[in-house]
Amino acid sequence: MSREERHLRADAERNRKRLLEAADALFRERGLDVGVAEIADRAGVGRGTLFRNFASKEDLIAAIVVERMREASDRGHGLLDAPDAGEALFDFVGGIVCGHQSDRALFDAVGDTFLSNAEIRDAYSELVETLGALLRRAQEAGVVRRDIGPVDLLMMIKGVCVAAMAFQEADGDITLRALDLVRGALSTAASAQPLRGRTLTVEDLDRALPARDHAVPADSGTSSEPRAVNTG
Amino acid sequence: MSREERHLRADAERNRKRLLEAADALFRERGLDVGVAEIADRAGVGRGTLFRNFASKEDLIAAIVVERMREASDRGHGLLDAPDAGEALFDFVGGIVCGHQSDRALFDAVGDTFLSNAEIRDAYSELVETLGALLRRAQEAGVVRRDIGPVDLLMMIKGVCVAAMAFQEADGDITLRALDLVRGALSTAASAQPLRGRTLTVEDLDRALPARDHAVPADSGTSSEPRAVNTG
DNA sequence: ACCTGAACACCGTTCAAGT
DNA sequence: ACCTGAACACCGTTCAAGT
Repeated sequence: MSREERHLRADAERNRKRLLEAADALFRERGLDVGVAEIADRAGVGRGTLFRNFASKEDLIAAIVVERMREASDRGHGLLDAPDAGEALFDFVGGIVCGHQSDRALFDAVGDTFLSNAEIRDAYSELVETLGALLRRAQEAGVVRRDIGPVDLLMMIKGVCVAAMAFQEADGDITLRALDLVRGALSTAASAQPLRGRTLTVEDLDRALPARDHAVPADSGTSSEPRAVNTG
Repeated sequence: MSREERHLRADAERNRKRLLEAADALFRERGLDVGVAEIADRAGVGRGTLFRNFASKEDLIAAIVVERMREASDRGHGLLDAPDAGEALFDFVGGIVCGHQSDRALFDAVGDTFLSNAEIRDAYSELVETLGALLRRAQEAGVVRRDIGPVDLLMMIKGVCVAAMAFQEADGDITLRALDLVRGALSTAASAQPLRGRTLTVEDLDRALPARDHAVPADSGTSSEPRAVNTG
């Protein structure tokens, strides 16, 4: 029952991969409102196959978003031994923001609703930890104020992504400017006045957003087989 | 032809008002995905009447968003003669953020797509001007860094709204904390390093987001009467 | 064990008929 | 001049039939 190693038939495996590629390409080009019919067509499979692999269109989107988050975490790990702790942190942050700008799927999906998906939450937790490690290094190097945590920073990053997306047509440099504002907000110089509230932990988020996974209806055991296995 | 004083029949006027009220209430309670059928039912009119007053569901949402923006501008004007320029500015900003949190319609609508609506853009321009006046006062009082403009600030506010909406369930104080971070970012102390790029003006935004109003199809002149007049 | 496409449900929008 | 609700179009999802 390990959720990683359930092996599919060869053609099924290939169909799943094709669906992800097709959806990824179409979402990037035209946003999240491309129809499932077109995605299935581009993948060369029937509509039903899409829903056999992903319980809903939302789950398909989630699978792609999880992939992006994992990639971001990996990049973050690679920056942990960079010589300049401050630059490493802001390189990482800049990369996340740029990724959102070129990928509407990732951008559109980062809303409240999607955090209820269990896999996204796992990937998000991982991202918070990675960012926390980079942040701590920058704080120990004395370039970032010490009274903030990774969730505070993600909060501001998310804001920058939204703003940059809205205004990037008006001025391509707007993202750099927004990042500079964040950088200023994080600087030790800005910490003259203390912040209200406290920094949130991953556990806080888990507690606030109860997983809806175990809430399966009682009759679901009667079906011979689960439909959307969501491996990988 | 003045777009304000086209007078409707008494029952039509009343229906329009009822539709706005019904939509407003339902959007607040359950978000923007409530159906038009339910809105029309609650307003006590047929579905067709909704589309006679508003060309599309999106236009109905836009009408409500415009109302909110106008209200915010009015509040801002009222703060222009407050004794403490810094407090006035941050009161105003805090009010905008809180409004977004209690009104999902307003929140959800503040995306790139909606700025293409002509009325929303007018209201937005007005908001930028009001915020600019409050900002200038705070800058002259020496409490806010001088190298930013109202669009920069709106950019950060929008970010705070998104973040606050996402995390408010985890911690009710998160909004206060986010506002403190913005306050820190705007402080003269944070301006040690200069910002890249330049501050955007309303004209920049207008240029970047071409209005789609005059792009009516050629055959639209044949209809005896425009359908959605969108007065008010 | 998996694939397929016709059929279903849902929702925004239109329009012929009514007053 | 405006209202109405049946009808249409579109899209996510399901399922009986196929291999």
